[in-house]
Amino acid sequence: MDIRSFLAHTFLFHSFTDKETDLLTASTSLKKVSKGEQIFSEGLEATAFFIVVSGKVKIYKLSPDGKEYTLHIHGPGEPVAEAAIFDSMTYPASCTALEDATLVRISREGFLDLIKKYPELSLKIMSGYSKRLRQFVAKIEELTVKDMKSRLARYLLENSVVENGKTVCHLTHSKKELSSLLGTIPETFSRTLAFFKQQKLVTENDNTIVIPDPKKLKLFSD
Amino acid sequence: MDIRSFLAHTFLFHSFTDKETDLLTASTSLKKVSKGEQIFSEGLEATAFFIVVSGKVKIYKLSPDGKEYTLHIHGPGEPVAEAAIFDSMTYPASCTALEDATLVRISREGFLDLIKKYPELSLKIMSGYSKRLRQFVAKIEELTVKDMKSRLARYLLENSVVENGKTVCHLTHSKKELSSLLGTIPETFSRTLAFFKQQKLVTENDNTIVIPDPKKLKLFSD
DNA sequence: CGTTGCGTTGATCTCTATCAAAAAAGGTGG
DNA sequence: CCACCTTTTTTGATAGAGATCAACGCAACG
Repeated sequence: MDIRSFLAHTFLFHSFTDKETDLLTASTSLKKVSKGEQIFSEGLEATAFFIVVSGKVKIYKLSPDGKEYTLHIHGPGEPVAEAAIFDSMTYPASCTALEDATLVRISREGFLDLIKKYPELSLKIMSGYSKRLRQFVAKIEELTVKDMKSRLARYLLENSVVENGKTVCHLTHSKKELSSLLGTIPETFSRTLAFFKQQKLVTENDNTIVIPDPKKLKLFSD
Repeated sequence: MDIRSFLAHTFLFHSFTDKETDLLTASTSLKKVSKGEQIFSEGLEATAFFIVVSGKVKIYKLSPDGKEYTLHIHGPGEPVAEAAIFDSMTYPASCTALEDATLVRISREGFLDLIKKYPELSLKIMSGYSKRLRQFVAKIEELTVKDMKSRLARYLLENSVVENGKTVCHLTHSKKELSSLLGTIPETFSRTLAFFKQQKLVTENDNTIVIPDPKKLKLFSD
């Protein structure tokens, strides 16, 4: 695994230039942990933060009476404990691996030096955060607009292309998976698609949906 | 009210020197709004962000069919829309005052200049981003759990504190607002809470929910 | 062939939004 | 303090969307 190219694709650092990514990579190392292994503990000095490459880690706190509370579970691509680096000196919670995992470790000092030296970097990181937040807002919107017909219509239109004059959507996933992606179950998916077919809004041929009149279908997407 | 001294005590700026605070204050102005008044709207150019001085504001989105759902409620000391000013230039959601409120308005330009000059400031902003991101993840998890009883039970438990031996949840928002935050309408909220009361899982006194047996209530949160 | 998994169709049931209206809680002005 | 009005909260009845349960056709595959 190449740390450099991994970092270049994380949401935090994706807009870094090659040179900036090089500089950042210099402050990193790879950490492999086995299931159950401790990554850091509450109260210890926060000397680094991490980005999960593979596996899953759990952030938890111990209550006074010794019980543990899971705060978060982080998977591939997600930064871990970066808030501790940004605003305090100690880890506010503990972290262990839920499965065998590998992480990129980014040292606090190296990271802070970099930011102080190249203030544009922090703008890029913030922009990354900002985009990520917008994605989440969009996702929340999807979930709150809960009508199946809208969701399916929107999906078909957003994933359609024009091929020799016809608007078509190639279904790249099985219908079972699609149902799940759209937040429903296969039965409901099937019925909704059947409804569109019956209304002559779409026709289906060999896993390809043809949309004769996109504008008409669009009426259903809200 | 003195903007300068208020800013000096906010989370974002409390570690500023007097001189830095002066510079910042130069880019700000005070904005007073009455209950219900619009502060900014989705899609408009993000020319500034705000910090709540007093009152409460709500961040929300309108779905295509005109219904609104609340993303956040912000109170005194909290920054609002600071995420919007780094990338796409437009507000991703709208904001109105829930009560008469006063805000400090900080212009985008002035603030960006300041960040370039004082990189430590960006660390604080990034820390805020990181926390906000977690809130969204939690919110999405909330919404995908589609049963109202689970959502309310989870909310009550997550916002409860132990006071002289009793687990209680102080409702800090009106029930109408709470409904919106939980992704439902007041009627359903009221009924669900009534159900919990009838099952003796909770009692209510003056906007405070008492949870006699948190474990029992927890059974409903999944 | 039988088995297994996917996709479709049908019947039913649960949850919750909607519509309607009453009750409770806050103001506001006299 | 009271009458009046507005807003919030609660309760009731209804309807619609979608999940659930069940069954069947169909293709892939050993």
